[in-house]
Formats: sequence, C-alpha cells, structure tokens
Amino acid sequence: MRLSRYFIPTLKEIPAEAVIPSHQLMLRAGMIRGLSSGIYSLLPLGYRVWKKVMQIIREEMDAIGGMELHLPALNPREIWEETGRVEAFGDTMFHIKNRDLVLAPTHEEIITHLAQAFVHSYRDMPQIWYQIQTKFRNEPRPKSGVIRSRQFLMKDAYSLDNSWEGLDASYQKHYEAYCRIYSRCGLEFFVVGASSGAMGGSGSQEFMVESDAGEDLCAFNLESGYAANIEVAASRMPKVGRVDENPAAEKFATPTAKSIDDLVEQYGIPAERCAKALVYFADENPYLIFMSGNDQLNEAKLQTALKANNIRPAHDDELVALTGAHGGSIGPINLKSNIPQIADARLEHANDMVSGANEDGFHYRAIDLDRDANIQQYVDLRTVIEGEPDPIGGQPLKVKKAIEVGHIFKLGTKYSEALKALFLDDQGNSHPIIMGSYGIGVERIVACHIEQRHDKDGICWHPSIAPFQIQITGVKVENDTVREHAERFEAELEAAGFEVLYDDRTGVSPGFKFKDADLLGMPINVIVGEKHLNDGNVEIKIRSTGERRIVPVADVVATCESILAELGA
RNA sequence: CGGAACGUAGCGCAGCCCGGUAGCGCACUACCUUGGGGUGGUAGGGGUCGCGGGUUCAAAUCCCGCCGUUCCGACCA
Repeated sequence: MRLSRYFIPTLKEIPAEAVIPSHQLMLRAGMIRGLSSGIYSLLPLGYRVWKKVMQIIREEMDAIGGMELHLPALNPREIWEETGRVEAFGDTMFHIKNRDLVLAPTHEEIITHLAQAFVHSYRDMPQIWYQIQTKFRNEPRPKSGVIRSRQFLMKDAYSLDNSWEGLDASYQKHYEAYCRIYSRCGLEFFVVGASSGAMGGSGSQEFMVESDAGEDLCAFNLESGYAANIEVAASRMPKVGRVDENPAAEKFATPTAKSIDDLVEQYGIPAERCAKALVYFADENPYLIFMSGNDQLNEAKLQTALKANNIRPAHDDELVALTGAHGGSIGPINLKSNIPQIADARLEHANDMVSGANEDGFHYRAIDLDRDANIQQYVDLRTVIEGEPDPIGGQPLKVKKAIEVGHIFKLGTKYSEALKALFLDDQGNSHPIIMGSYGIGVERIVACHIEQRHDKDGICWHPSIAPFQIQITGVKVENDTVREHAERFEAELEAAGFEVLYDDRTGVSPGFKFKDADLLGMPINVIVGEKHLNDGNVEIKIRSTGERRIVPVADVVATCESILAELGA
C-alpha cells in the first residue's frame, strides 16, 4: 500500500477535546473522526485495526464451537418489556420516535426469542451463538474517546445449556477463549470477580486492563490471587463484637457532633464503636442502614442485598419525616417510623455502640444492637480500602483503576423464564433453558492497547493488530536508486505475506516521514535511503524498542520475518 | 440530572475586560529551496466569529435565551 494514495489524515497538534492518550493518538494517527458526542467514524487505518481485533475474536469463538450470527439492531419495544428491561435500562436505551422500536443496547432478548422458537429438546444443546455488532446506549456522559460511547461494537456471545453443569462448562470455555483473545491482542489484563448488576444471574467475572483512564476500581492481591471489582470486593475486617458490661442504653447531649469524627474527637469514642445510620430508598421503599464508624457504604452491595433496580440516599426532609432527626443524629432508638433495618456484617451482635437518638443534638451510648435495634439482616455492605487484609490469605489489598474490556455472566434462567424459552429433558419434563452471556468491547481493546503501548512520539502496535506490520520509509524517493529499492522491498515483503505501508511521498522531508512513522507506530520501519544503500545496506528500526539494525539489502525480508517473530506476531 | 469551562478558517489559539469592517501558528495551493528526525522562503486561497433575540449609529466584543463540546460529580445493563 502506498502512503501517497492511502487516506491517513494525521494531525500534528492534539485536538482540544481529547484528554487521554489513546483518544489523542487515534485522532492524531487519523484512525477515527468524531461526529458527535460519543459517536465516531472509523477511518481506513483505524478500521484495519478493528477488523483485526474482530478476526482474533472470531477465531477464538469459533474454536470453542461458537457460531456467528447477525441480529437486528432495531427491536420491538415489546420484547424488552417482557423481561422488564425497558425500565431497567431507563434512559440508557434509545427509543425510536415514530415507531414502537428501540435500538438494541445488547441482545439477550433476541437470542432468547430465537431459542424459544427453535431449541425445544435437551438434545439441541449446548449451543454457543455470537455476534459482533453495533450496540446503542444513550450514555448520559460519553467520555474518553471510544471507551465510553453511544454507538460501539461489541462481541456478544450466548450459551444455551440443558444443565447447570453444562453452563459451568460453557462459561469455562469462554473464560479460556477470552484469555487467549486478550493475550493475542497484546494486552496485559487481569480477571476479577464482578457484580452481575441488572443483568441478573448467579456469577460473573470481568476482564480488566489497569489504567488511570479506568472507571472501575479493583481490589486485588497478587500473592493470594484474590481479585475483585470494588463493587463486590470483600476484606477480612474484624467484627466490632461485644463487651462484657452491657448496661442500658443512655441518652447524652451531643450539640456539636454531626459526624463520626466529631464523636471520636469530642467524646473519645473509638470510631468502630459508632453505628453510623444512613437512610436509603430502594425502588421507593426506605431502609435504615448501619455501618461501623467511617466504613463507607458500598451502594452496589446494598443494591444487590435489597434486590433493587434503583437505590438512592434519602433527602433531608425525608430523613426528618422517617426518623425525627437530620443526618448525623439518626440511630436505632426512638425512630419516628418503623422502617426496615439492615446492618453491615461487622456490626453483627455488637453492643456498647454509640448512635444517634433520632433527635438533633443527642446520641445514645451503650446500645446493644441485639437488644435495642431491630436489624433484619447483617450483610457485607462495606467498601474495602487499600491495605485491608484480603479474604483469602489475609494479605494487604491493593486498589487500582481499570477499564473493563470483557464481562462473562452465568445468566441462568432469568431470560428463558421471562420469554418462555423451554425445553424437554430426557424424562419429558419442561425446564427453562440455562443461559450464559459473554461480552467483549471491541473498541476498548483497541483503546487499551494504545493506552498500554505508546510513547511520546506515538503508538507502538503489537504486530497482531497493527494496521500494517511493516512501514517502508523512502528517504528522498526522487532518487532512482532509493525508489527502486523501496519498491522492490515492498513487492518482496508483500509476496512474503506481510502487510506493508510504503511511504512513497515525494517532496516530504525525511524528518517529517520519520515523525509520521513513529506516530502511526507500525512494529517495523524499513528505512531506505542513500546513506546506507551506498554500502549495500538498509536500516530496520523496531518501533517499540527503538533498536536499529543495519542489514544487507538481500537480508531485508529474512530480518523482518525474524524481528516480527521476536515481537510475538 | 447537579457544578464548571469553552465555542473565532481543517487543527491549535489570540482578539472580548475597554463596541468601530477579524488575526497568528500549523495544515492547504503555486513556485523556489532543503534532503537522515515535523527544512527555509515568496506569493496565495479559505471564516454566516455556535444559533436566535435584544441594546447601540455600530456587536466576535455588552445583555437574555437556546444549542453544542469538554471537565468534575451522579448514573453506567
């Protein structure tokens, strides 16, 4: 491919709207062009990378028996109502104005609809169906270039099984295929236990790439092997427990104590002996929640514990109406209304606690939660903090930001029950199909790759997904010897099966070409110029390391082959 | 949806406070020059100053409304 004829609109300056390196470099390298917030055109150079990522995904999905299909992006709204997900998605789902259609944000419903029509016997399973298609989500705030956008490519796979053991096997196959996919794309990644959220299901794991641009926090310890999204991460924190003396609860005035820290400072109460009370609404039902000291409530855990679609903190006026006091003075005793109470597991059976009196400016001490409160369940509701002991080996947890590049779910029967996708077992009994769902964000793989592999000059592609494996830089192609050699290398390298981008532009200075080559970031740059040709040599530069090898003209193809092999092509 | 900033040529920006016929760099066109790390020069082309209204003799500039983009927060199947 000749660069003079290929459409690569590179930019010298960084467009103002791009903040993170992958977004800046995709724009500067002429890979993408923004059309509107969270909506991008993929230009030829960028689309080559996308296609390579999709090809790797296809190969690995096919290898575990997956069958690719193509599904409608326009869906009748009705089918999404049957699973309750019009409401669950809310404003995130695009609705067509002049038809009763929605733009599909994912495809569980459509797959289940197909299964309901065609999969009726235990003999028909297992099945793995997948698609690589555009998904639409009305993100309230697109950001970070293609990482969070309103229209994006996702590989979605769905497994259909006739037993829970079958689901485990299908899930495991996907787990292994995903590891191969990310490795082949040259990504460093890790896997964490995750929340299945509104997708439903019994378990899920996320494939994560560590990045400051990440929107997820993950807690992990490399020695013990524990790794979890902060939404579900646990730590081995001691329970607050009981003390021997257990006098009656006693009210005392705390006119200037509004926070746990105030109680600690003014009255010398150990922070963990404070039962911090919070009021949350879960699908419009209020709950009183107790946390120990300054432990941070984890809203994802609360939502899971309450099995709620939506949760939110109570407003100030609601606090007063429900408890009798403003925030900071709420507790288990003398509540104005009888609202359900749940508490973090650290507080289980604790006594000798301090908590609000439901009267502004007063607290109770010597509270026994078993005696003085009416707590219906104790569950883990804490947000773990870096340094706390992990739940496996008690090693200190680290917390890092990460980008989610894949998510695998054991869905179970949520969708098959809702859409009546049933099969008969060998006894003739009817059961809902047992499903799994497995997603990969295509553009996130590309973005994460660039986040992990770039320097001040540009991108450093891994050969597996580089737009071209080899760039040939013709230094002063007006010189016949230079041009003839460059063209010969182009032909020989292409004949050897490589993808080659030959910078044949005339009237462009060498420095300009070198800068462009570094920006575009092909793994190998074959530099053809008089300087070395006069000695019968050519310079070959490795983008990722900066290493330069001077090789005889006759060895160019062999050298490229061996370098690409070294680079893991 | 809350808070903030920005919107002037394809890109990056100045001009706005203090109203008077729109500028710089890059890119683009032509010619010359240079030729191993974004050469140097000469001459050009390109802008309803986001949109609408208002104030004024006169608005990129002041006022009001809207739209868009980005950042922080909320949300994120």
